[in-house]
Amino acid sequence: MPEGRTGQGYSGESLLFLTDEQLRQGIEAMFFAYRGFTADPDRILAEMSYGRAHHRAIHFINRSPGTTVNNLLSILGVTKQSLNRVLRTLIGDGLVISKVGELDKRERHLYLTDQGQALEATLSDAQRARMRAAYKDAGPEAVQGFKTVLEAMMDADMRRAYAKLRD
Amino acid sequence: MPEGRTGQGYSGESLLFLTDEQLRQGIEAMFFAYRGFTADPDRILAEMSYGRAHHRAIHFINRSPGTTVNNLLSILGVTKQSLNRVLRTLIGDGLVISKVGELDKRERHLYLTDQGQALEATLSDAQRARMRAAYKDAGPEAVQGFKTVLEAMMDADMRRAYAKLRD
DNA sequence: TTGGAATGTCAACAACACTGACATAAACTG
DNA sequence: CAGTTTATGTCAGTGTTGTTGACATTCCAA
Repeated sequence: MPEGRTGQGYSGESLLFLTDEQLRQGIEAMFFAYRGFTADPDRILAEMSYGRAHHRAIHFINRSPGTTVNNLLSILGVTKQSLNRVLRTLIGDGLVISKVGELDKRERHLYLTDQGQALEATLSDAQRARMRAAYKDAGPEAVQGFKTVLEAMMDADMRRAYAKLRD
Repeated sequence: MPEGRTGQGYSGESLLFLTDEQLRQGIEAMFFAYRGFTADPDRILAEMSYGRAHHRAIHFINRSPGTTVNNLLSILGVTKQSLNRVLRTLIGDGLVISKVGELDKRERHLYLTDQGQALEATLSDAQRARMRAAYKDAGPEAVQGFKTVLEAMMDADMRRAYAKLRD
């Protein structure tokens, strides 16, 4: 951590961390870290002509089996056309199954097949391995701070979706 | 690999924060937070038919005026053809100028024009405002942890690029 | 000086986001 | 029951951003 407010008199952490320079560093850290965050799954997905969109769908279907298309839509924050293209290929390839709702037959409930779960595990393992290494490097207190800042960076609706997933 | 260590007794933070569930929460936090992170600039860029790639180029040219295409390439981690398309439009629109290198005439050194700097400021202001709010919410210790984890999440070459920018 | 390496440009293509329009079926409302 | 809303899926078109391939220019070293 270089300068901060060097030479201007140190007023304690409560102010120091809000300089534009500090903010810019945070921005660049997010940019690079997100590349690292997606690098491993991206490599795996590229080999099977899937993309990040497929990964996201698979992740959240695994997370909430039986979720509806609409629900998934609001979590992913994409258009239904975009999601539909992805789901169509996943269903066609036998990774996801779509069941007509029993209560409401308009709804489609989404589940991973065994094959889908296998891919999910492969992708998750790669991503978790990196996350675990980063957590281990950084230590528990840093991890707590990491999560706190990330949550503060979300929009209200994302924060709601994020919280909901932890029920 | 679902649960991790759930229900096996609490052994203190030193172990607890590495459960699969904790890692998954971190993964999802990154996903949502990155959406928030890019949301404000994306909104501005959409109005002028630019995208995130333009933003990134502008950001790093502003950060290191006179940088070469090759240098920018290694920071952004895309192909030169991809970057070139973006640079072409930015140069065509008068936001960036490209000067042939004096020592090595193969190189092109990139600079923002006044107009380019104006857009950079607009985009940065939006992004910094969100960052500042998040930092303020989370507090200084959290910010320190945030940066530590992000850096640990990068690949070695990204970490090098990130460190270089802070010289 | 000649051949290879480095740097950058142009063209074509694929992935994935978007909008808009429309179809279908089921649920809800009066 | 008729009309409206909701949930989903599809088709067509467009834009950004990534890719590979081919090529021009410049530098440098044998």
